[in-house]
Amino acid sequence: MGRRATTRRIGIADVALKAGVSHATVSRVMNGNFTVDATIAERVRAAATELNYQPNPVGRSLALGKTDTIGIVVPDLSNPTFQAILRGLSMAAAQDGYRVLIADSSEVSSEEAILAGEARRRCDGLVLCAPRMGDAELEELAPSLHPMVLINRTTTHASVPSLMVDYGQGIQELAGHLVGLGHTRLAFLAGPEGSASNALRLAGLEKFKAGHPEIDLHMLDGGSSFEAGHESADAVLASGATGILAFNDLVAMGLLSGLHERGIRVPGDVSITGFDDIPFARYTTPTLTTAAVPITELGQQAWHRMRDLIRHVPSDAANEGPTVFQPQLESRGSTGPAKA
Amino acid sequence: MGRRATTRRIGIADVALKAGVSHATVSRVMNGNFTVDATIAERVRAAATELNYQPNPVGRSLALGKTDTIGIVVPDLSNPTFQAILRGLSMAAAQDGYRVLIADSSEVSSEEAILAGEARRRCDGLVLCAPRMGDAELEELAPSLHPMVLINRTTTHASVPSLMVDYGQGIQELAGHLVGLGHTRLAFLAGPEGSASNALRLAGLEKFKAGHPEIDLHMLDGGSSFEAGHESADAVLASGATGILAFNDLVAMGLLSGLHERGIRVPGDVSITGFDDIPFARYTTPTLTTAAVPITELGQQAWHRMRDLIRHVPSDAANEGPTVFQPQLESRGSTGPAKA
DNA sequence: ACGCTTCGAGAAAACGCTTTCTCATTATTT
DNA sequence: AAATAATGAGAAAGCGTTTTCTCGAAGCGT
Repeated sequence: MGRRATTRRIGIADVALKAGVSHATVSRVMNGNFTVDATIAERVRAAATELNYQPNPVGRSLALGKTDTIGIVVPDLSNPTFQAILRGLSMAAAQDGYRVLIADSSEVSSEEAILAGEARRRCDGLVLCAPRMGDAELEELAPSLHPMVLINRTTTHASVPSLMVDYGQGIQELAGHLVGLGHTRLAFLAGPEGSASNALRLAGLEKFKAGHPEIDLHMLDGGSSFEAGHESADAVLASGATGILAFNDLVAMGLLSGLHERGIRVPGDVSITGFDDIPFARYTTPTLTTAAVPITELGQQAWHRMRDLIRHVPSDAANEGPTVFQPQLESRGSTGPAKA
Repeated sequence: MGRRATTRRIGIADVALKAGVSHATVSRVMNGNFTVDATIAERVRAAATELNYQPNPVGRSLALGKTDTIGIVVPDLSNPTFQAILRGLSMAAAQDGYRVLIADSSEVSSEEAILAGEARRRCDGLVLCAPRMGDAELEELAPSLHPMVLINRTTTHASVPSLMVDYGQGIQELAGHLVGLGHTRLAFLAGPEGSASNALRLAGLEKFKAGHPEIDLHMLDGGSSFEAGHESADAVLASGATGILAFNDLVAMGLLSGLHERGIRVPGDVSITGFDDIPFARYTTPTLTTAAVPITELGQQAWHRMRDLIRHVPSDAANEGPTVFQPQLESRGSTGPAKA
């Protein structure tokens, strides 16, 4: 059993001894149970503050069967999108006295399942951002992870709320925006292979192509990072496209920088759009046209769904189907009329 | 006691029953204790996998007196600096099988102490970023938080490692860089009042002034955010300074954007420096001259110090005094020769 | 074949708390 | 004043593990 050494933290027994009552009574007082006589309660409180007693959360968790902690699995903590989700989640959860435990899967899809399980066992619930996990695996894992909230994924299990961003719609709006400016040769700088949100964008673009047969749309391999955007500058130029749809803001910024180095003018020569509207998007030069996703709010929503799950609130609103966030077009400086 | 309802998670007792042994034996097998007969061990393992048994971490924590989790208190999760520390910490800790619990004090100094205590009790150790907490309070709190690692703070307690960034040195280098470019009228866009790292910068600048009496150095109120930098554009112009030392990269970027809007050329008219070298610093236009702080590495180091504390390694290296990280001048595009 | 050690596994205590059960007091009713 | 109800606090049973204690059953030497 536990570590025997050192000076042992002060526990409920010490307080009980000092106040001349039983542990049970101390517990009752600490938890605001009013069946304790006022004078005794006071004596206990005095002893507690004097000894600076703080209940051990682990013991408490074991007895109560809850940890007041939720876990979140993210694929990459260096990505501003997940940072924002984490922040929204953490702040909202803190409001209700919950803490958050983080697990970064480092974009390794095989880690996602393991981390999710581990985090879930330590917590009262799990928020899962697992863009790489296979559908089948997710489907199979879901029940064992309940209560769980999914971000940008769905399952058939009705008890698993999903928060989705309509990337398909957003990318179509961006493409439409470019076409509206007279661009006829577009290129999409794709995200990571097998990323669920990338697939949504691709689907959106297919739809767009169907509706705009006159538009020339190139598909370029990319990634999700700054560096990816930076490195694809040459490929973008080679494509001859004048309107570039970057996978996200990060990629767009990298591209912006790469083109700047090559003396290409944005939006004079080429127009660029991002996706997400990360905080930096409005401070690049030129400022970045993008599809704004209320991402911090999404994190916050994730907590609210989780809270309802934990409290067994009968999922008032969106019971069936995921909650969908519609990206909003933010027209800024990086897009302009196509060259005549 | 615990929630009685539902289908109860499967525990060690179920495995014991199924394998026809005692819980003790199951525990032994699960923990690789070789005093168990091989055939029995195999039977237990079979039962465990068949039932998909996963030990309850809370029970485990209680018995073992450790949680395999460390906490981190940050003042603002939306600040890239703390995001990077968190990331470095989390990744490094994960390598050793530890998780991290986050607590965001939202820049409220009174919250810092409370959150720190709560987080610490749930975890095996605490990494504390508390730029606002008073020295006296920190000093008093420190022992009760052990094992703890401090970021950008120190205490007199020898058992509390500190990781410090030498902001004083860094800001002097930046100032020297500007002076070397011919600037004689500088301005410092200060950070939040009462921020410890801001105080270090101020001290550095005092030293700088002493060594360069010919230089005119304005002090301007600022903040630590993008917006703060953006809003101080007018104040900067009014100061007449041509070399601006922004509190950090965020502020510098905000200022860059504010000046851009006013048609001021950087570095043609005004030179700007940041601090931290956040990832975006190399992708602004112009790219940002800054003092690079190996911030992710700092998070990583924080874990290593913590690990030594937890394992009772006799603090091999830097026993006395804090570990100091020297910022490195990154000369980029936002600084140039002063106008003739 | 008997006593000695070694091995292996079950019983039980411990970790620190919450909560049910139980029973002694005191207050209320007839 | 006796019977009954209400109150308040201690004893003890969990929560799910790990680990010490203990003891029966082998293994071994003489």
